[in-house]
Amino acid sequence: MAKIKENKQASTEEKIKEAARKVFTQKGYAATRTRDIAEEAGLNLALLNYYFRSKEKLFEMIMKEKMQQLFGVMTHLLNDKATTLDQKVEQIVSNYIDMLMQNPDLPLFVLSEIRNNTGMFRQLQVGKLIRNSHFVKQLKERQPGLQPLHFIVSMLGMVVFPFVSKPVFQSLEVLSEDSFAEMMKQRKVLVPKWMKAMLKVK
Amino acid sequence: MAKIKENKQASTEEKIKEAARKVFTQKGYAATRTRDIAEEAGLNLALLNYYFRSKEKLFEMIMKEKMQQLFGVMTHLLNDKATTLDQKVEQIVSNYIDMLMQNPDLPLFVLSEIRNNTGMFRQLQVGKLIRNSHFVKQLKERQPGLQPLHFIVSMLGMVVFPFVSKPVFQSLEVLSEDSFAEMMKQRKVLVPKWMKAMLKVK
DNA sequence: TCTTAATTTAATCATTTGATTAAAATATTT
DNA sequence: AAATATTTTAATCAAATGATTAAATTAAGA
Repeated sequence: MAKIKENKQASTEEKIKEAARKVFTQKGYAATRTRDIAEEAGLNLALLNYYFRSKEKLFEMIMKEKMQQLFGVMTHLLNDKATTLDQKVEQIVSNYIDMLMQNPDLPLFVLSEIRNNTGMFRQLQVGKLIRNSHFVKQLKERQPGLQPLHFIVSMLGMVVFPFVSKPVFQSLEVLSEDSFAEMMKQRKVLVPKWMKAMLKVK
Repeated sequence: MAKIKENKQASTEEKIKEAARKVFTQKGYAATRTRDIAEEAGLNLALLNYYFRSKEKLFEMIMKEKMQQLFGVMTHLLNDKATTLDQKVEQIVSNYIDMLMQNPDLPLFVLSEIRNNTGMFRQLQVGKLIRNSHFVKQLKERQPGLQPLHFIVSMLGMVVFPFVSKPVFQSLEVLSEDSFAEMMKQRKVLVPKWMKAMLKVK
């Protein structure tokens, strides 16, 4: 019996997954053809169904990865007992921007796909994790009058929305690729300052 | 020759358009089947190709409508010489939230579709309109150190991102439908205050 | 009421697309 | 090198899907 060639198998399997990541995140599930993925990977179509049972199975695997990527940035920072609220904000903002600069299609991909499949997130325990987090506790102390969700949505919006809306502003010719990178670099400093100022309001 | 029955024609055509609006904005172009639209409209499939030449033509019509809807809220307010900067922010935020409460799927729809078709916005002269706006002029006076785009992206992010991310937060069970409506009502007041505070930073 | 034009439908086509299969090629073990 | 298992491919299938067509139905005007 021939041993499974771990190297080559991993390489081929990884080629498919990498191609799937690229095509799925760029075009979304419905607009993606399994043939697109095969071509992107430089492989024949049948291989996708040999390695993965179906388009859907392949998609689910990529989706899990991407959701992990999207939430992983934040989850452990939220419960760091050693940092102040302001430090947490700085770290979350900075980490998110770094990660999203490497994965600019990630937010729109996840946000688009979840709209058709709300159940996808159920398994994740991120909701509970957020509600019970040290971060939320600190927020309530600092500004008892403000619902934590308002603050979280605003913070994430300031970080994520630029990536989601980038194609629009580029089409409107008010934003180039270079100036986008520069803008996001500035936002690492600006957003934490702004969030501090917002917490002082009223 | 029978006169065209304006009433019935308009009614049927409008039924198709209304169904197309609903299905396209909910599921996106690629995931939408022309049969879905026909069924939603309570009509036979062939009628879609009788009234509109193709799925794509029908989509383009809806898309133009939706882009108009998305930008129309803002464009005239930007150049109102009679209002202060703070008043403009209040009005834009308030109008956007009202409009989006009626069309919650609108932002994700437009943002998703433009990623595959950047050319779609080229025709719109919104970019120039923004750059030359009274609003931008007022921003530069108030805070010469801050790029107007930073401010605009933040303001729109605070308003639009909640709608885009609503399915995520609902899945995470940190947000119900009712509390979302309440949250957006509060945001009409909060966001302008926050934007004022942000302009004072540094 | 009869004729004519507009409207609607059922049936069908051609293409796309996800998936399978059987054979060929490649690699591994002995 | 021979035998065996794994990997890859070309060819093909069945279902889904956008679109068309020709016939049936409905409405309007004379």
